[in-house]
Amino acid sequence: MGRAPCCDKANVKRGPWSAEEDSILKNYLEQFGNGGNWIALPKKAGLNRCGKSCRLRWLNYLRPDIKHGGFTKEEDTIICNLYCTMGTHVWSVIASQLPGRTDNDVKNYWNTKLKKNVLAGKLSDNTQVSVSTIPEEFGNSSYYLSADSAAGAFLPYVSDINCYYHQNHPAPQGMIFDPSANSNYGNKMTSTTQEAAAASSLSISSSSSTLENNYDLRSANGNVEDEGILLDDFDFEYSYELLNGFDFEKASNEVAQCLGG
DNA sequence: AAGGGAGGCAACCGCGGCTAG
DNA sequence: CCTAGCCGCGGTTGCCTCCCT
Repeated sequence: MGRAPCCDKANVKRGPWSAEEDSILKNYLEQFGNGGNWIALPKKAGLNRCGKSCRLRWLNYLRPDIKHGGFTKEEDTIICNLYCTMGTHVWSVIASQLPGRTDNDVKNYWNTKLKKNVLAGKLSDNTQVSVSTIPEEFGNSSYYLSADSAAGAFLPYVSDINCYYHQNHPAPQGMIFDPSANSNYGNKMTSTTQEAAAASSLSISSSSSTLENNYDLRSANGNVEDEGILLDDFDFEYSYELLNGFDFEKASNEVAQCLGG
């Protein structure tokens, strides 16, 4: 036996909301709230709509704190970060990190714009990414990818496709992995992920453990010399050509597969 | 100027989780 | 414990607008 419908679909209005309906719903909710029952609300408010439709209209459009209009680069960065560390099933968590944005907004924005930009490698106008071998004194055959802070949108993309690192691989000699560093990009990511996970009652998945591979490069006096993601050859499944030339096309294809594209 | 395609976004659908009875 | 009903969510659809040919 299937679930009983929440309303009589044949006898409720569907499709776009009129200004009058918006006004009725907004006025009612501002005055009385939803009373903990969306299903009963339309009848009380005098609307010939499904309760779920009322809820959606309010949450996605009528709420006073909703932010309409284009997304900022900072918002792009947050969406990319969280999407690539937590995946597709947490739009609401991602939206919770963006004041005034709804899960529907974020989802639409990702599906129509951001995802294409990511796949095209067009993440940020001023993204500067370089790959170099780590100086020998820091360890052999390891690669260090650095990016400026404006390239935040790029970093999770990298960590997403390179999710094969050995979690317990020690930092190379001469490098100090400092998980308590305030300015550590990796820590910012970890913190955000933890908060998001806590907000959604999710446990942090194993994929987020790749964040442990974000390193600060520190000199002996403890100053941060650089920060980025350590790419180790131990469990790395991509060729060194990819790293040295950073083959965006190939990487994009990998991500496209990951995204089911 | 007109038609077709693409993009953007609001809205709907249906499922899983939760909870009250 | 079981069931029914509601809520919240992600996936999907369909309409409207804009742009290109």
